[in-house]
Amino acid sequence: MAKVRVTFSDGKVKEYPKGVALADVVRDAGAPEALVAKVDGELRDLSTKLDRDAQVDSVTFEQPEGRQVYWHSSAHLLAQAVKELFPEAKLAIGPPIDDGFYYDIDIGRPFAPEDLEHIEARMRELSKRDEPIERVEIPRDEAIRKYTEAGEKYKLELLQEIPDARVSFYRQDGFLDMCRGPHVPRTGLIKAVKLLSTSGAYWRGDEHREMLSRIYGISFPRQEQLDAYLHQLEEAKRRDHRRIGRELRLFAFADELGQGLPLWLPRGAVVRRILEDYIVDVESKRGYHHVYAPDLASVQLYKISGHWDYFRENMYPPMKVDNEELVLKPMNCPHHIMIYKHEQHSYRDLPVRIAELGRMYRYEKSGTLTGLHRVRSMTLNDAHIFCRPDQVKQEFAAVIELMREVYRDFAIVDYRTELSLHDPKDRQYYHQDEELWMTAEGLLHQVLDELKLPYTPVVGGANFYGPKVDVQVRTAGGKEETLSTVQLDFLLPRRFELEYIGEDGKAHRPVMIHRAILSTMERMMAFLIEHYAGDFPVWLAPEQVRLLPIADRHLEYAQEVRDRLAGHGRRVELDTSNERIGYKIRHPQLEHVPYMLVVGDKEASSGQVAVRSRSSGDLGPMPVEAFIERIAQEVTTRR
RNA sequence: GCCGGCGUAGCUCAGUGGUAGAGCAGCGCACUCGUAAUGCGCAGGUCAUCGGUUCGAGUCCGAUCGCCGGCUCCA
Repeated sequence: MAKVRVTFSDGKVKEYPKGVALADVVRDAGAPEALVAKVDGELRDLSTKLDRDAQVDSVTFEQPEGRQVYWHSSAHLLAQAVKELFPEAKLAIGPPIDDGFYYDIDIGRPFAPEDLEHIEARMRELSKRDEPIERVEIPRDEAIRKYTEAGEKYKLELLQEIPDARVSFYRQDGFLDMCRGPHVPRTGLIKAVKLLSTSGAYWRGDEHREMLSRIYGISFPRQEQLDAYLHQLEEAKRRDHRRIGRELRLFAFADELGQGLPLWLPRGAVVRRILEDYIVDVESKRGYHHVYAPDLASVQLYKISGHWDYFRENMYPPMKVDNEELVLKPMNCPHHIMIYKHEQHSYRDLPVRIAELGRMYRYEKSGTLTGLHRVRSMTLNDAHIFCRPDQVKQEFAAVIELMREVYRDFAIVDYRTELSLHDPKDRQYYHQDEELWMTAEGLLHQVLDELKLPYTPVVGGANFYGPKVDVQVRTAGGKEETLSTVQLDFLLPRRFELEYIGEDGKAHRPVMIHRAILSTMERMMAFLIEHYAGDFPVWLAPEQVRLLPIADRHLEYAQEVRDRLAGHGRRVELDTSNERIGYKIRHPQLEHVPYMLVVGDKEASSGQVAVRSRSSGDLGPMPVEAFIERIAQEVTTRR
C-alpha cells in the first residue's frame, strides 16, 4: 500500500497510508482540538485526503487563523438558521472579522431584535444536531442553475465572477452555501453563540446599491469564553470617552449649537491647553515655527490646491461676500504654503517647518459623527515641512522620531502602522500623474524599511495629493482610527509653483511633508480619556489635588495649604462642604483626582498633610513641602 | 447621507390609553465628624419637537430634530 510522509511542525516525520484524512493525521499527532490543518502552509478541511508527502500543522481556535475559520463556519451556521426561519431570505456574504463574524442578508425587511433571539436559538439547536460540514464541488453551470432557480441574486452575482469550471460549496444538513472554505468539521463545534447587533450594509459596499441587513455575531468553543468576551465588552464601555467626558465635565455637545461641534468645558480646556503647550514646546525644540492662519479663505486658494476638485464634498459651501467667495478652511496646507511663498528661500534655509494648531471645519456625513472621535470642527496638530528632495528621507525619519518621543510621553504602545497608497484602478480620487505616485510611494516604502517600521500597505488609502503613513489606534468601542499621519506630497509644490534657489543659482521645486502627531485636539482628547480610562497622569489631570478639611475649624489651614500649592502651579480645589470625610473623599475619587489631602487637627498643628492617592489609597502624613516636591517630580517626569 | 434602535428631572432609570415616579446630584436645616455615601426637609418635568387618532396620549400613528450601533467616508 502506498504511503505518504508527513512532516509535523516539531520536525517529526511519520508515514501514513496514502489518502489518509487530515482528521486522522492530526488526531494521531495529539491535536484533537484541531479545527482545520495547514498542508504545506495552506489551510485545508480536516476531511481532506492526503495523497502526497507534506508538512502538516494542526490549527486550533487558539490561533488567529483557527478563529477565522471558526467564525467563518459560525457565519454559515447563522445563514442556515436564517434560511430555516426565513426561507425567502437571499444570502449575500458572510465573512469572519477581527472579532466574530457577520452575514449580509436580504429578507425584504430589516431584522427586528426579536428576530435575533429566534435566530440565535435556532443556531443553538443546529449546533446540538451536530451535523457534519462537508465540502462539495459542483460544476459552475449547475451552480448557476441552482442559484437562478432559488432566486439567490447576490450569490449569482458573486458566482458570475468566478472563472473556475467547478465551484466549491459547503453542506451541513440540508443547507448548502457557496464558499471557498475551509470550515470546521461539524456544526457541534460551534457551542457558545451570541448575535450582537444588526445594521444596514450596502451590497458590495456601494452606497448606490441595495441596502442589505447585516447581522453581527460572536462565538466560542466554550461558554466561559463567551461570557468573558461579553464582560470585556461591558468593561470597554466604561472607558468610553463620551461617558467619562460627561462625568468628568471635560466636554459637551448642545443640540442648539449643531451636530459635531464640541464645547470644551473648563476642565477639558485645561487638559487641551497642556497638550497644546506640550506639543508646541516639543516641536519648537525640533525646529518647527508656529503660525496662525484665519479660519476662512477664498475658494480660489482651494481651486489652486485641488481641494475644490477632490475634497469639495467635505467642505462647507462657499459664502459670497462683496466680490469674494469664502469657505471655512478644511485643511491648513494651502495656508502654510502661502506662508512659505511669502518670502524667497535658499537651499540653505531648507527644511522650513511651519506648524500650527490649525482649526478646521469639515462637513462630515451626519451618520459618521461620534463623540470627539469624529467632529465637524477640529484643531489639528498640523505642520508642513518644505524640503529639498535630498532631505526627504532624513526629515521623514525625524518626524517618526518625534512621534516616538511623544508616544513615550503618553505611554502609547498599542498601535499599528499603515502605508496608504493610491489605487491605480480608482483614478478619480487621486491626482493623475502616475509617475509622481511611483516616486512618492517608492520613497515611502524605502524610508519605512530603513526605519525598520513594520507596516501594512493599504491600497486606496492615499490622499489625492500623495501617499501617507498612518498610525492606527483602537477606540474603547474597538474601532481603529488614525492618530498620527505623515504624508508625502510632490503635487502641491507644483500646483503652487513653489521654489527655492539652489546652489546653482537656479530655481528648484521643494517637496512637502504634511504631518500630524497628536492628531486633532478632539481626537487626541478622546483617545487619552480612553487610554487612561479617565485616570489622567498628574501632569495632565485637570484637577491635581483636592483639599479635604476634616471639620470647619480646619478650613483656614486648608486654605493656607491650597494657596501654597497653587503658588507652585498646582491645580488644586478646596472642599468647603459640611460633610464627613468619607463623603468628601468619595467625590474626588469618582472624579479621578490623583491626590486628596486630608487636613485635621494633627496636620494643622504639625504643618503636614495626610496624603491619599486615587490609585493606592491612604499614604499617610507628610510635610507640605515634601508633598509639593513629590508632585512636582511626577509632573516633570510625566508619570 | 443610508439602514435599524432609542429619546421621561442635571445623571441612571421605572411608568402597556385614565391625576408624571424613584435613586443619585442640587438647595435648606441640623450634626463638626479621620480615608468611597449622616439625618430630615425642599425644589426640580410643555415626557425631544410638531401634527394626527381618541372622551382622554408619556403610552398608538406620522413627520422633524438629536443620540446610539452599523454602512459609506475619514484627523
